[in-house]
Amino acid sequence: MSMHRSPSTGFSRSTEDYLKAIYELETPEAPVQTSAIAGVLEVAPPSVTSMVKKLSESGLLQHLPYRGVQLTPAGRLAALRMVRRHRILETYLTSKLGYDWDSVHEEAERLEHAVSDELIERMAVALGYPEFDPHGAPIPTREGMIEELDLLPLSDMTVGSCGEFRMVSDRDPAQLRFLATLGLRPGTAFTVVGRQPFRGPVTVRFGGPGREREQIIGFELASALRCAALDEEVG
Amino acid sequence: MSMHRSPSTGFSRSTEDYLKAIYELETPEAPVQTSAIAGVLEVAPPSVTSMVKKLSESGLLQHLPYRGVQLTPAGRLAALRMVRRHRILETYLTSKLGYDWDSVHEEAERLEHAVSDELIERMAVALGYPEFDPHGAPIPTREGMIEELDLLPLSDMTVGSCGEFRMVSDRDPAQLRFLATLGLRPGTAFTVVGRQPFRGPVTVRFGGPGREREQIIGFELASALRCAALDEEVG
DNA sequence: ACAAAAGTTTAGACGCATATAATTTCCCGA
DNA sequence: TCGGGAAATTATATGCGTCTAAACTTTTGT
Repeated sequence: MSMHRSPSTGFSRSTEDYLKAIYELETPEAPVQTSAIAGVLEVAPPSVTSMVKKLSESGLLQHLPYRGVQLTPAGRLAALRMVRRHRILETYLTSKLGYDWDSVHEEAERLEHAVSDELIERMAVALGYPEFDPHGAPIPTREGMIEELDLLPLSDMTVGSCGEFRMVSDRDPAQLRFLATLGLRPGTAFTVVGRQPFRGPVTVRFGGPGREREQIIGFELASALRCAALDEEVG
Repeated sequence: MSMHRSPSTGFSRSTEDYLKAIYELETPEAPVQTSAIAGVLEVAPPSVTSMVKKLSESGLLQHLPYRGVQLTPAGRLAALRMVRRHRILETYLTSKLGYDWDSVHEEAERLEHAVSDELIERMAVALGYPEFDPHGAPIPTREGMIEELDLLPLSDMTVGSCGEFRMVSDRDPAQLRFLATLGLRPGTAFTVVGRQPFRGPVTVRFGGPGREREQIIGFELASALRCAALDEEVG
């Protein structure tokens, strides 16, 4: 008897974690490697192998031994339901309970396994069906549809181009706090005014009229900032 | 590595469940029996015995073999923190997210293991530090202080006496829905106008001026309604 | 006062998710 | 094409919380 299963999905907490991690590691190119999953979930590789075996037997993912795994449609749907929960929770905590954007990830990471679909939908209603979370990530619909954004890292943008900062990972609180001190939030428009080679820093100009300013951003941080390219500034 | 522990308390989900269950079963008279805990938690009696052994080794409760268990001060404090979480959650879900009072228990039962102390305090602030949950149960303070109410079952009140319905268990959704259809909610004042012997029904008069009415309430339900006795109606 | 009934504990096992150590497979460079 | 290194898998074990079956107390009824 017993065994703690999540409401709505009916999967164990671990299963939910694996599916979400695999979803977030997926690329169109290659299957997701065992070691990558182990890294994200902070478990040993053999633990991943054994969970992967179970999940593939449940039809949630396809295991190509020694190559990696891919989500099946069923697995991807389950993963997207977890992503929806996570992002709605982050949005709710930020908008309704005064959390800062750097502290919601951890709280949502725990709550996503405990909330019912009903609670998530009530939160979504209270928020007016938000489309993006506080970090700019799109929120999947209840049906598992997600808007695929075509964004590129700030570090890849050419000097002179204009763009808008749209999204950043929710996983690094220190990084998020730093962005907050810079005044960079999703929606901030900027112009790339400089960029050093060899993974060097990027310089951007941004800020509302009057308080416009230039900011130097290190390569690592610039790679983490996902941006939409806007039309070139007309010289 | 691993093992899912709750934030803030640092106890496992099961430990939290046991402590809360034992707290709610405690009486000044006798220790809490193994079978009572097994009943509430829906586990087999031997499972209780083995958990009880662990918890008493951790100093959370005292085990009197074949007699039962009692919470130690540390165990009671931990239990009261869970009770606080549960009741704040129920109040928040009802007040801020439109839940009915019959459906919050189940949701809170899961969430209480996942929320951080910070989230609970933010909810408490948003609610204005409520003193009672939607079912009339007092909410312990952060420090584990709880207001001991001196209430008696409606089934024990004498004919002719006046009282105020104050509290009912949150565990039976059907019972709660029925009370809602009767218009009986915590705070409702009434007069006992009749009572049958041999665990028979109780008749009460209640309702605001104009819509006052009499209602027959079966013994079982009447036993569940905790009431404060008011002064006798002056004849 | 004692035997049956009721309740509790011990004994032994399982499922889940994890771990470490040893083995196997894959891939790439010489 | 073959050997070495990186990665994955198998084999085996552990901790937690649960279970059933059997043995043991305590309570109860006559």
